Amino acid sequence: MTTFAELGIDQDIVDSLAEKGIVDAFPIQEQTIPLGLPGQDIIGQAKTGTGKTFGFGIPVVQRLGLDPAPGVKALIVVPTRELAVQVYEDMDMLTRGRSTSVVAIYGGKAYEGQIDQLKAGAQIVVGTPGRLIDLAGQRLLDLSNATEVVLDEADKMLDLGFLPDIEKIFQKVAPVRHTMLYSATMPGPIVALARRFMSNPIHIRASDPDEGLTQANIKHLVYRAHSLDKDEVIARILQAEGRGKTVIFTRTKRAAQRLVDELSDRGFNAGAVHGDMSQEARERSMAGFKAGKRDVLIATDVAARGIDVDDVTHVINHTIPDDEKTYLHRAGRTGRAGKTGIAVTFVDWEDLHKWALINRALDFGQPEPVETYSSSPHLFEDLDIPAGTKGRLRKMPATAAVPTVSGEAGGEAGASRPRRRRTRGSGGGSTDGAATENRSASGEGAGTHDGGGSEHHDGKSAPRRRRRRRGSGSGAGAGSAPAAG
DNA sequence: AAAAAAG
Repeated sequence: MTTFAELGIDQDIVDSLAEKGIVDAFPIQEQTIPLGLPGQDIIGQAKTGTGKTFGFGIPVVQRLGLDPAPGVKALIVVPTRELAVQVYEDMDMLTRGRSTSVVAIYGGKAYEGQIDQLKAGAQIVVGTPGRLIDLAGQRLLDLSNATEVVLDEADKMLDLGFLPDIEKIFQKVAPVRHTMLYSATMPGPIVALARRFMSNPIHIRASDPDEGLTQANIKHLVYRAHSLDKDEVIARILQAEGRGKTVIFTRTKRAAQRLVDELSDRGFNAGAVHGDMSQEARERSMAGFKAGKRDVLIATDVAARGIDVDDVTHVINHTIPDDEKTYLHRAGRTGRAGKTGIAVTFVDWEDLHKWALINRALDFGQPEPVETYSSSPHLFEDLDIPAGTKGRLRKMPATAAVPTVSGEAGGEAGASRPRRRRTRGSGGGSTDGAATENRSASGEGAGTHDGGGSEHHDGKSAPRRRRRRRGSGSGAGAGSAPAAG
């Protein structure tokens, strides 16, 4: 295996990486860094979680050199605010041994700090399109000297929704420049389109085309959700043996909010990220998940791409995504950096055609129709979740000595865990998406940091039941999608 | 059609 030190990278950058324990280069890094360093335009394609960020980040930093002149010389555009924060942090790490300064420019935040950093002479900008164009329009951001330009999640950035913004941005950056586009997914038409913004780009695919598109490190399990109480099954999956962190994707913001309420109510340590939350709440949620203060993240596709969190062992598609690209990116939140992961997908009856499409595109070769949860012993075997339990499942308390209550008498449960009013209904409640700040029973008593994971919920004993009205919006299974739009 | 991205 090639090390970063062997790729022609400046020593201080190699040192910054080494301090983080990063020594060996992934194939995409090995193949693109030596090309990016001398300024070759690159379309870089590699599977999720295999190091694309450094593939462009290292050449950008090194090519800026040690020139202390203030002003924006490099621009990295990303599709979501959280990804802007993450890539900013990576770039900040890479520049630690030198004076190059980095700033994150994205919406939902006060202008002031960002403007101050620009005025202070920031040289590398990582940002989302809206705020970039906003500040450029106000002459607070001068991109005319940006000679290093990167589109991360490039196919998304060149997608219809973003393309007009990206065109505007390309009009503002230096006409003679070094351009790099990276993504795990690069459909042919997008590659063709991308060439418009590049000069003689080389298209690097870090994996053998015969190998298929999916990550070998990820096990894919797909279940038909017809007449299935998805909340219940998800609650079981969350008790799988060896589960670390888990990301659950929903189709809509409302579904994400409902599910985080539901799972929090069941005692899981869950937070949410979606576009109806304040930016502050989004970032708090992400940070809490990354730090291990929460081990369940419920998200819309805002978190489908790029987000890199250690020790995500499970990805759950509460609703199947629309296309194979989104499927691939969502699943790719696990199985990163060589680790293994499990992706579980529930297919609602009305979404069977989506599964057919994804199955074909990704060449899963899984027999159709998809397996039915209730008749599939695989689910239990593969997921190692407590089987045979009935009723409303909630998280097993960390303390082993909790008696099993099998009736409807939930008195003692109410005593040990304060009842929480659901903050839904009126106004479309965007609280802070974290649903609850205090989940005392499972939280503080149990040792809050579930980072280590599974030793808490050792119990495979029957879950205990809690009395609670069903039906108020927390409907069962297949019907959990909001009434069609 | 949803979600994202400016406010």
